[in-house]
Amino acid sequence: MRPLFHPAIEDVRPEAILHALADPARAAIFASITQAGCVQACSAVSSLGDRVIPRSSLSSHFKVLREAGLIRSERHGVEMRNHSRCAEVEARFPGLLSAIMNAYAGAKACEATVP
Amino acid sequence: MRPLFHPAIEDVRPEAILHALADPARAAIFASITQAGCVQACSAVSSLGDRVIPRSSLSSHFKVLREAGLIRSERHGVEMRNHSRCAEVEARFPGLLSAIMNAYAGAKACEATVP
DNA sequence: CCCCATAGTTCAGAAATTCGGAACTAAGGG
DNA sequence: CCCTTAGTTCCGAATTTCTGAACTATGGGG
Repeated sequence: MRPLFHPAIEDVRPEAILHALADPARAAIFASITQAGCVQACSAVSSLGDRVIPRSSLSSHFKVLREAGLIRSERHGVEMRNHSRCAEVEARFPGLLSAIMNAYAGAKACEATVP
Repeated sequence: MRPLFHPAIEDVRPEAILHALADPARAAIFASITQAGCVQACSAVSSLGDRVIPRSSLSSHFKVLREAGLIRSERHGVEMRNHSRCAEVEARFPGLLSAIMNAYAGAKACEATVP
């Protein structure tokens, strides 16, 4: 099992962040990690809404988020702890993450009125 | 040639916008259209930096931007006029587009110092 | 120490996307 | 008409994503 790679904050690319968050599943995972005080086990998000996500897919979603520079993952015993890097990303790209998360929240609220 | 489809602003999805702008080429095209007073022919962006973009790829890039709700395209004689829908998108997802464009601008400025 | 359970990763083939060249359509001259 | 310009469509190749199955790693009994 190769060690986890985390890009330095100055190596983080906007296109990688956009690509990572362009998938609603990954955006939801990231939102969950960020809101839940920065720690969330991988298995804690095994399902998302009504959709069940296979473990291999979940693993690659976390990998995409990690390599985009959005989260930091560390093995802690048998489980993984994921921390949001939102403060770092905010410093490098001001307003980006909050605008994206607000956009998703807004769209969700909007479609909830007309299901 | 089927007529061009433009989503209503309330049907615009955040994931579509992020996906569209996650490609640096499309982001550059969108920035160009937005900055150039909202009108830009398709062929005006036939190359981007040092990279030459084939016309079929350019056409599909415009299609992605159009269907994401980022631009409005209308045939005008032999050429196409593309208008940025940034005002509409800004109203629906406040701060999103400016944060994204700033992120790209910031990353570009940063890498220009160490080429 | 060995075995089991849990948590996650890796691999490989299938499915879906994207890329790009060639042929095509549309509009405006001459 | 025919030519040129501007862009679209088609389709096969290349790339990426998805996911089930097998694998690795860690901790806890017995």
